[in-house]
Amino acid sequence: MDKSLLGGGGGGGLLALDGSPRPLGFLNLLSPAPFRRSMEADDVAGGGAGRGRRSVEVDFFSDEKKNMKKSRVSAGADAEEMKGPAAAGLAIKKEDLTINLLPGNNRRTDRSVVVDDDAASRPDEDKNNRNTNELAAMQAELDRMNEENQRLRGMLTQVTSSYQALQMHLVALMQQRTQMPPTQPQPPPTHADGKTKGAIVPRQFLDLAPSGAGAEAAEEPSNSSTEIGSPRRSSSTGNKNQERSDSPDGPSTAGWLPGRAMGQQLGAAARGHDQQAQEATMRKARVSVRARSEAPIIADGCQWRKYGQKMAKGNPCPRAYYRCTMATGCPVRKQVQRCAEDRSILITTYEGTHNHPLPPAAMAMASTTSAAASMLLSGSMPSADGAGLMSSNFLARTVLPCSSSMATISASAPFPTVTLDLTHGPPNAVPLSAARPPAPAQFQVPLPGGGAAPAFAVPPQALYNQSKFSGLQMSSDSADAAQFAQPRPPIGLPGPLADTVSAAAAAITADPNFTVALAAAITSIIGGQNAAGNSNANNNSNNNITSSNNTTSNNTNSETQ
DNA sequence: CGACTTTGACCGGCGC
DNA sequence: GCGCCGGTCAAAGTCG
Repeated sequence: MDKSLLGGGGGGGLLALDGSPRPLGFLNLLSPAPFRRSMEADDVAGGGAGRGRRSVEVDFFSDEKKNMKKSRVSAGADAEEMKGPAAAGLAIKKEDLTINLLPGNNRRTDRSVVVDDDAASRPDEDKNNRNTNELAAMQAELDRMNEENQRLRGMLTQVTSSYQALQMHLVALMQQRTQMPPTQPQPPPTHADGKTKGAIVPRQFLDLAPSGAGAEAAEEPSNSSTEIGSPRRSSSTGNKNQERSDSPDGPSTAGWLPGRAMGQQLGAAARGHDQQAQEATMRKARVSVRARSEAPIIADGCQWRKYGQKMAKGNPCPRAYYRCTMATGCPVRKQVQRCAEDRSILITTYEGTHNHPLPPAAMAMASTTSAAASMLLSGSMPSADGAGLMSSNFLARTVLPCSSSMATISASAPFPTVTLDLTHGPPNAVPLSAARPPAPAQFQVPLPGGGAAPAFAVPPQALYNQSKFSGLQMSSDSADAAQFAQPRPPIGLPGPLADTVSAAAAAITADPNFTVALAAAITSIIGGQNAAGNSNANNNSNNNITSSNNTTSNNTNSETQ
């Protein structure tokens, strides 16, 4: 494992001085330029045993780390004490500081120093003192600016969060309208296809949606989606390990276990088989990411341990099984396999929800997958009629508004799967329908801006918020989750990455809905609503920004491959 | 020595 | 009931 590739995406001034919001960490799965590859083998099966063994992988987040280094260098000596994100804006903000401060406080301080110390007789000391004071003043102002920067970041985060929340709520409401059981007196809506079928399976997942309103409601389904599902694994041998590893769960899974108990007891007794079926489907929901990569595994920021490998039928390439080892008992697993038709395509399938906070780098992928899963579970479960397709399309647009990729929702039994095809764009892109094994029902969902954006870029913030409201992300330990989830922006993005980020930011801000929501939110905040507006989780998050920024560089999100 | 990979065996689900 | 298949386990081996 090339540890230089990992180890925490550096934080950074979230808001550039030009005011352009920058996505915080992000997933660039298409653009080949930012990829840092360390090649030793070219097969999923490749690579021998050994922990420290260097293996081939694609690090989608290496640029953040490179960026962090770069930013630190650019921060200069004055900012040596500033860590991580603070350094991002230093190079620029110092200019302002010099202008604002030196003519004022600093000079006055200098004079007083001169008088007090009788510096006229000691010009060298005077000079040193003056420099020291200037330095101190600049430092103080830097701190102040940094605070302001973080405050602005918090505001932006909240605005984005609100926007996403509203969007998801709208989705939920629309689905409730379109898929209301026939017993409801509400008249069936007539869509373009004019069809409304009564037996709507997807509705059972709607309580994933934010209709539950509130963090608790959002977390509840998440718990059930993982641990309620986990016992269902008991039918297989896998549960033996599951039970073992779950039992010693630490505090991070405190909110996790009750959900499991509920799944085992209430689920069977009170809620009946409907609930069980729902839980089963939720657990088995998978998100498959197809990325063009020569590396045998993608570095998604999590730690994975390989626990098995099998030759899958119909594919000459072996399928490798990994489980998340970032926390004991984390139920998340992933399968990695090369596409049979095009071996340059790496198919990574994620299943489950992390029960622990994630490092920023991992947030990107986790958010992406959980958002896709939530899209799947919150109503785009394929149905026989066209409504399912409509729903999928709408949800895909909602969840991945900036994606230029294709989201494929597969109803192939036994697992509902969302496939994010990130191979779209490169010359040798393989159409999903051709590349994937035939699925009984498969909908290709062209996402907005398909092919227009230079590279695929999913703003993790947006996705995280999506996932947060969908309840698939950060199932428990909301405090820690909030802290870790608080996006830590790259300090300064290297060229290609910055371009992609800019493209993503442009894509976001180009959304008129976002603009309106942003304007409204900022207006309300400026109008004195700040305190009230931060009354939610962001209240803590803002406080956490500082600490998390300072600790970002210490993250040891090493990828073990 | 601990953490990790490898790999054959095992188990349950599913279709015939 | 049988066999296939996907998924997982766990002992053995590897590596730093």
